[in-house]
Amino acid sequence: MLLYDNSIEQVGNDLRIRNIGRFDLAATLDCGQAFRWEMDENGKWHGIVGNRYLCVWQDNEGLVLENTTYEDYLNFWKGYFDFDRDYEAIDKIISVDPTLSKIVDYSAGIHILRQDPWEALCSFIISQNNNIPRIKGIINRLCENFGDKIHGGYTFPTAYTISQVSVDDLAVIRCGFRAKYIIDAAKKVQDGTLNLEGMRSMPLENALEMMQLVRGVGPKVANCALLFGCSRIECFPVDVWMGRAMKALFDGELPDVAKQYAGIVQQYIFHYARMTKLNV
DNA sequence: GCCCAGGGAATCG
DNA sequence: CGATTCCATGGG
Repeated sequence: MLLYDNSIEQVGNDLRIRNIGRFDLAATLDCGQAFRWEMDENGKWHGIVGNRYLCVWQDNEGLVLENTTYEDYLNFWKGYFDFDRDYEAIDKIISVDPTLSKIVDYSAGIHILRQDPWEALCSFIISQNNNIPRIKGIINRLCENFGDKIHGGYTFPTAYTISQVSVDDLAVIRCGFRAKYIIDAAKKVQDGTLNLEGMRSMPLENALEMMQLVRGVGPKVANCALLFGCSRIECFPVDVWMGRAMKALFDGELPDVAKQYAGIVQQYIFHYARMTKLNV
């Protein structure tokens, strides 16, 4: 599904987007890839990306982006929500495998968000040996204490800011043993040891190796940071959920048709496994 | 109290 | 090599 200009209409201060295909806003924002979106009692989602606050919701006509111009959408939100990618085509390709077809039926509509690479790296360091509610709490405290206050909340602190703090300074966010890892990551981003922008295009093996120069970053966090932060959709993070799911569903090996889109498939399977608790 | 959580490093054998 | 064990913290 690709969006064209004629699907989009300015309604007052809001932007209405129609013809969004199977896109599922709630599943996309709440499938464990991003930790800073919250839904209110009206089903509207609130989040801060970079220095932008957005309120967005989905209804039977499509999406509404509150207080957003067409230009904001084209310059930023379209890319963030990955509306440039043809998910329907990908879903069709991988559905030749019967098991994947079942998972696509369940999980189609999830997009891989194009997040900021530093935020993704930092967030998935915090995720290690942790659960999603607590990850969100830690990240909220990180932003409230070290980010900038803007309309709607706080920005995610920059790598520079975190490179200047101590483990004791981070005690307020209660992230435990991960504090030293976050600071090491920030310093290595700041001094150029980690070239996050370069990792969008360099050979994957080199990018994985570079990510793992950070203390506390192993294969899983490196793959997550590259998938969610650097748009490397061929990355395939394997956590405890995925390990169980892969064994149960595919006897451990992803079908060849899916390997090119491993990151997207991974998110589909993660969602499927988490929602069904893997009663296959 | 015990267990586990979108892991990884250190320390074994 | 593979397999334990520890790491902080908090919720079930």
